[in-house]
Formats: sequence, structure tokens, C-alpha cells
Amino acid sequence: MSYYEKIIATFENTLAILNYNNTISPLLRVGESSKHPPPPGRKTLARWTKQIRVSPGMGVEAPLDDGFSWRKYGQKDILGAKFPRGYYRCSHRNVQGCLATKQVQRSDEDPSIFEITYRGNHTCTLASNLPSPLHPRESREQLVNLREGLKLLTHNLDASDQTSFASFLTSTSTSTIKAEEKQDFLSPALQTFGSPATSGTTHFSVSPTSVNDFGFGDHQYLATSGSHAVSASPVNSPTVGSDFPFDNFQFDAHNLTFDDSKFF
DNA sequence: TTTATTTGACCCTC
DNA sequence: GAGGGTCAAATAAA
Repeated sequence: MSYYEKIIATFENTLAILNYNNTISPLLRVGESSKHPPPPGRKTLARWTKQIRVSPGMGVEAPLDDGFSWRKYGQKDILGAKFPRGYYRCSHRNVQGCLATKQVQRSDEDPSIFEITYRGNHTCTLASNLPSPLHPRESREQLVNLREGLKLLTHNLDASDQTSFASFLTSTSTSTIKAEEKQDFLSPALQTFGSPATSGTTHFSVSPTSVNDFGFGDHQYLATSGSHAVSASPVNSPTVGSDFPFDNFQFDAHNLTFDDSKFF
């Protein structure tokens, strides 16, 4: 896994934890694996799997608010499985032609764990899926492009949140990242997240040198907490298979801690 | 009335 | 032929 893959994988999990810690607490991410990409020439939608653990008190039938709007279109009893598998597609399929789908399967071994298999990338507009409790004029968003490979987009983070996020990025990059990479990675992020939010969008494009060794699936990452939202998505979308441990950090909007020593 | 969910049937792949 | 995935009519909920 390349340096940038680690960054995005780390960030994705962080977003998930931020999302669930702040909206459906308590909920723990227990693991994630990405399926290997299909053989060359075979036209198959990107596919990856996550496992989500829910607390006993949660509504277990619909525990998976991942920021997108899904519509259930089927349910099947699966051979050898205790629980049926639910089939969901993006609610914007008809309007915007978004082909993203997901399958939700409850674990036999631990009913508090749901395995979610995502297929295809969302092509619907991200904004239409974001919660918008604020009036549009009050909404603030900022966008960072990192090496033209990774976009970070924030919605309605106040100055405190942005400072926290800058700290997160700093801690993410303090262990083994090479000095020149660290400089490239951190400078624009700190410029953006370390300053008070302003209206409009800030766009950075940095060091377009490592695009080719930067590959992720057709992922789009989203976390929400009340009126706050953070999303990230790869600009390029070459698919890559990866396995990656995700147990080593905690994150929330105001108190960010992150142990990345095992990642770099 | 509109929108979402359920569920049996059908289709496709292995 | 078996099993997984999707369709679509029926039903429920808002």
C-alpha cells in the first residue's frame, strides 16, 4: 500500500468513526477489507466491504446511515446464513442515474455486526445527500486537493473543528512520512483547516507528481455530524485491492487522537 | 396521493 | 439445477 493509499484509508475510517460517534453513538467500526479488483477487461462495478458493529439498543434493521440516501429493493434468504440479506440502491438512481448499490448482511456469529458490501460509485451529487440544517447562505465548505489525487471537502466546520482537523492531519503525518512529502501534504491542509472558516470554496492543487502511484477504488467518503460534514474522494479512480487494519485510532470533531504508528 | 418497503417470481451466472 | 441478484406488484406508511 502506497503512502497515499494509507492516507485515504486512514481518512476514510476516521470519517466513519466521526460519523457514527457523533450521530448514532455508540457504534464501533470493527474492520474493513477491499475486494481485489476484477481481472482486466472484465467490466464489473467497484466493490468493497465494510463491517459495522452496532450497539444493542440501536435500531438494528437500519443502522447504516452512511450519508447517502438508499432505497431498499430486495431481500433474500442466503444459504447458510441465519439472517436475510438486504439489497439497497441509491435513491437517486432514476433521477441522476446513480448506479451505486449496497448489500447489508447481518453476521451469523455476532448479530451486532453488519457486513455491508458496496458496489459501484455514487455519481449523484454529494450535496444532495448532505444534511443541511443551516440555511444555504450560512453553509460553509472548503475543498482541498492534495497532490491532485485526494480531495477533502468540509461543510460547516467552525474554526475549532478546522483547527482540530488540522491537528489530525498533522498527527497523521508525523511519524515516517518523508520531509518533502510531509511538506507537500501538510501545507495546503494547514492553510485551509487551520484558519477560520470563510464563505466560498478554497481549492488547492499541489505537487502533481505522484498521481500514478496513487490508486483507490471508486470511493467517495463522507462523514456527518449535525450540520458538520467532511468528505473525501479520489480525483483519479484506478481500482486497487488492499487489506488494511483499522483499529488504532479514535477521532471526533473536537478531540482528535490518532495513532498511525502501525500504518507508516 | 405519493413514496418506501415487502415479497414472490423471474433472470443470470456458475 | 442451485443460489444470488433484481424486478415489479402488492402493501404499508407518511
